[in-house]
Amino acid sequence: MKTLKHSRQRDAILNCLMARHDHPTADAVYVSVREEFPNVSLGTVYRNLNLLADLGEIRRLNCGSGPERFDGDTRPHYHFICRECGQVTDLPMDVLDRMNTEAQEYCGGKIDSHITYFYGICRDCLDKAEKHL
Amino acid sequence: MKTLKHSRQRDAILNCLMARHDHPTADAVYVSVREEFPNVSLGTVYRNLNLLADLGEIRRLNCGSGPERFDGDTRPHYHFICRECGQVTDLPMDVLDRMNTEAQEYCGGKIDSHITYFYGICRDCLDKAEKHL
DNA sequence: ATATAATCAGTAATGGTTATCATTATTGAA
DNA sequence: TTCAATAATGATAACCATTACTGATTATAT
Repeated sequence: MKTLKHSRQRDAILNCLMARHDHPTADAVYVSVREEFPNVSLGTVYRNLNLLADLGEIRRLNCGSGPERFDGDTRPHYHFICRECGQVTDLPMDVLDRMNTEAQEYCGGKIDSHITYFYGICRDCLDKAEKHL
Repeated sequence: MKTLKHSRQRDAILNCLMARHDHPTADAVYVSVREEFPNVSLGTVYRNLNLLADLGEIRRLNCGSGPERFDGDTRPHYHFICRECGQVTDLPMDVLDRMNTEAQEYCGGKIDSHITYFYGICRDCLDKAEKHL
């Protein structure tokens, strides 16, 4: 079997994701980790992000377009994406687990989870738009 | 201004998407359209899929991983993705528009829509698994 | 018919991600 | 504390989906 070995780079990558809540892309994590490890490789960042996601310590986000994003918060929760600035924020509302059982009625198979992204315009962009009227 | 010109290739691409309900990738559409237009270009397929999506005549799907998929049914509806075989199917259940207003309470901005993907194992894959026990 | 501009096929370029490989770091046992 | 075994790294090449470019073709309005 394959045993996991400790690595300082992986720690830094995980710490980075736990510390920030803006759901960064692999490249943004790369920039961040380079402050501590100036010659970390982008491949290392990708490799560890995938490893951590497979281990269930972080989550992958596919917000509809653009590169993949990552989330250090693995508790089930919803996200809001601003059509204007593209920023991705957490929505502290309860996840509707009963949607799974409801959906299961219609599909014949077994449903264990769902992912929901909400779209619209964030507060900041609304304010900006109002100023320019 | 830019006026839209009729094109037989675009027709074929749209027809392909209206005819099938498996949410094909651009490449799958390409293969399909080649039966009628043997030397259609993949670039033409992409260009028209994007054009049709921007016009609102088809929808883009980002099902979490792998290439983008397209849907000829533009009415709001949910999708189910099988973790085993990857197939994407429609769920004929009502879309919960009130989730938007509920979510809006938590985000400060303005929410106009949401996208939900359900995950699990489809009927076919469940049956196959049962046979191999 | 002709002019104009959208569309095309073919192909090169791009961007995000993964694979390869020689070197380095971590770990458990001698 | 060494040492061997092997996981992880940095650097770079390869990969794949998608987009951009180009000169030829086709649809439409006059």
